[in-house]
Amino acid sequence: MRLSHLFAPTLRDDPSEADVASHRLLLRAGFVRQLASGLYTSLPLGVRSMRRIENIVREEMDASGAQEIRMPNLLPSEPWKATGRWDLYGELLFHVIDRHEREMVLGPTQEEVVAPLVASESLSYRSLPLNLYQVGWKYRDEFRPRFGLLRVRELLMKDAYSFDRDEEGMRSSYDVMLRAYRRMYERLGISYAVVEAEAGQIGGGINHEFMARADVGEDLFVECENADYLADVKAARPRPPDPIEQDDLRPLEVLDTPNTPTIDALAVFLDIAAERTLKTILFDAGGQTVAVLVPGDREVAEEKLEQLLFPTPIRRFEDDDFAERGFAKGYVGPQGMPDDVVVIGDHSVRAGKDWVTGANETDHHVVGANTPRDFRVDRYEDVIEIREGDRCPIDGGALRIGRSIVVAHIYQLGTKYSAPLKATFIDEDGTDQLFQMGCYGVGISRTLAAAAEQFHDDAGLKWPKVMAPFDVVVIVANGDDEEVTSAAHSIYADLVSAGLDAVIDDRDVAAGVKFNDADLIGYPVQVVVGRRGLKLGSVDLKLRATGERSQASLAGAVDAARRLWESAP
RNA sequence: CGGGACGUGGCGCAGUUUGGUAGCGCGCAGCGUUCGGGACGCUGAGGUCGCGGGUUCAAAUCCCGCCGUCCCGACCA
Repeated sequence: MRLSHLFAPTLRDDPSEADVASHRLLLRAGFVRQLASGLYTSLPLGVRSMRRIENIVREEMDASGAQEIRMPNLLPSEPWKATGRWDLYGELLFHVIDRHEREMVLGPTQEEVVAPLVASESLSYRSLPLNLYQVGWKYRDEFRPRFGLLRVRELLMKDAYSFDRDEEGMRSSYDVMLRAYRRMYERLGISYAVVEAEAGQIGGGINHEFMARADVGEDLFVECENADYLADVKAARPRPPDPIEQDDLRPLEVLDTPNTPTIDALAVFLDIAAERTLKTILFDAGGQTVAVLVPGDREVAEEKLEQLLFPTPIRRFEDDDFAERGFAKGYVGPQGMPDDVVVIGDHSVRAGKDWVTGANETDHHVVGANTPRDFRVDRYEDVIEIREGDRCPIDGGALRIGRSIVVAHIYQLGTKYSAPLKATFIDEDGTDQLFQMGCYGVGISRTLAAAAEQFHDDAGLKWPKVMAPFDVVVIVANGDDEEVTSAAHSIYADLVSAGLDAVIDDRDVAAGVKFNDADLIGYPVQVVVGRRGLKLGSVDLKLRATGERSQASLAGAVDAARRLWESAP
């Protein structure tokens, strides 16, 4: 490829709309252009890099026994209503109306396509397990697209779906995918972590996220200072603090605390630390009232509570609920909870005593609330939102919170989709059985952006070689010199023959521009052919990753470039 | 959806306060000189100043409405 004819317009200045590094550099280096908020056109360089990622993903999928298919993106709405995701996704789902006034959706993921597809073939248990995947566009009407390619409305994703006879089979298919995904990200060279995660709108049980570390990441994960523990903040379970002896207790005493419906106001009014107070958060769980107790400086992790009470849906009390069920909003305490209220205490509640908490009467709190003397706790669970400094569940070390970009997510789905969609196979005994499903997604475009976040410097991108748009660039340093030009073209041709994906910068611009663009675009290896070197019969080479420069003879240029490329990260 | 900022040739910006013939740098085209880390000179092309209304003799500039882009947030006992 000749750079003089490649559609790769580089920008000298940072585009004004780009804030984060990956966005800025992918625009500047000519990989993408923006069409509208959250929508990008991939230019030739972008297509090349993404295709390389795709191909690694395909190789690992194929090697794992998965089979590539291609599904439509414009989808009928009925299956989405059947699975409940029409409502669950809500505004996130792009809706389309066809000329016959039929409601369609643009697929945000394709369980609703692949499950009916497989179901319609009356498969025998003998043909399982089955794993089908595709690489395609996904549509999500994001609340706020941002950070360039990191959160977009149209994204390139590899999505795979496994179908098994039973749970054991599903788990085994899941493990195969987990291993394939690890190999993918090892090969891609991205610094990543696999964490236990929360299921979100895809749902199901066990699931893992592949997180690429990045300062701009929207997703938080926790990491222990010394043990090998990683988890999504929403799923992380800290080691509970040690319970303390519940003795030497002070008596329960009611205090006048006017206008203190919040912990902050209460702490200020009484001049005490927020952690001395006990919060009682009320939920409705299918008609049942659930009271959750956490120290005043902590928050309830609703996802954890949801999981705890699954499949009963939970909902935090709204204003009306307090009045209807006889609670004093802002002054709720656990004392004298009616028997039909389930009281769940976070483990951390056992590490405190003589609590300051609501008196169940407006403008009043109590001090010296203790269990079981003054209130009961039906069960102790982990229902707290994690915080920096909480203790690691493995070795008790301090947990710290890091930012990351979720680049892949895999799920065990069970029958969550096969049941509502009646996706069955014929079992050994001739009966119809529901598939046990798993689903496995890789954000291709996001992986590219995450890599750009991890691999760049002031001069530009520094791609790992497996996802660089080209392996090597041949820079013609003196375009006016016939000898230089012909030597460069000859080296370029030999590089191509040697199997390297090469590009020659034959543009009629100053050498400095070529050097800067080469650094900006991030070709792993640069070969510079110029008058200065040719006089000595040599060419110069540069490894972008390290900036390390070397020389080679004209005759040895191709071999040297090849070796340098092989040594590149 | 709430808050904030911005919208002027392809890119980055000035001009708006105080209305009076639309500018600068880069890029682009032509010619010449240059030629190993973003060269120089000369010439030139390219803009309904986001869109629509209004005020005015006159609007990029003032007023009203809309659209778009980016950033922050959407939460509590």
